[in-house]
Amino acid sequence: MYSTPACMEGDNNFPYFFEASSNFPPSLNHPPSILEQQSMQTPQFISSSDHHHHHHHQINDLDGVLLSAVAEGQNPINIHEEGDQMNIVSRNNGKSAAKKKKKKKKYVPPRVAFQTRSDEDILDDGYKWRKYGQKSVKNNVHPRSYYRCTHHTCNVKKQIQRLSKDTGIVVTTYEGIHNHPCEKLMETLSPLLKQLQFLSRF
DNA sequence: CGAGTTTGACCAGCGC
DNA sequence: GCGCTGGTCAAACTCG
Repeated sequence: MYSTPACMEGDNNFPYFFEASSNFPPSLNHPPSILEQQSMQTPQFISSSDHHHHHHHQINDLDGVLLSAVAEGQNPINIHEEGDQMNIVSRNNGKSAAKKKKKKKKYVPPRVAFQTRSDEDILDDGYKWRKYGQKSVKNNVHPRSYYRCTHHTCNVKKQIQRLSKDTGIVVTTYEGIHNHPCEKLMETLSPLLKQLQFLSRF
């Protein structure tokens, strides 16, 4: 089994980091660039040993902007963050030789987590979500909320939770990749596309 | 009525 | 096995 490294103890330490700008995660107020969307869908992996040399740093203190982000990688990891952080336990993509082939690990889609300082728990990322559960977690006064993407064929999930230490910070964890376009994005884009279609007749 | 939320029950994984 | 914990289900409920 994998234990929590000493560097992960204490609050606000994320096991893995990837490049993120101040307008990540995507919201309607801060739409993501294509590059950011790509990094969100296929998060860059940084080995846990690299993490020792990374320090959690606040990117911005303003309301509703990203503070930090974490992407879950290919290696099995085990995080226990005393209720402030989502637990990711033994996520193994089958590459580990140490694992017995007997036990089939069920597929766990990639996860991306980020912290934002916001008064709003649910930040508008353009997708429609249906809440399907709420749990109180250990060592955190704030409950954790579970959402699923409402699109029929899409089973992307996300969890939302506030830090117990810093109530102003919301941790959002996405699990999976949307298999459909963002409706609100299309909504705003369609007039433009129509105009382009019209112009392309000439 | 339809869509989304609330909330306790249920279940699976893990450690002892 | 047993208890704890976190994730999900689903019936009841709310709201437009």
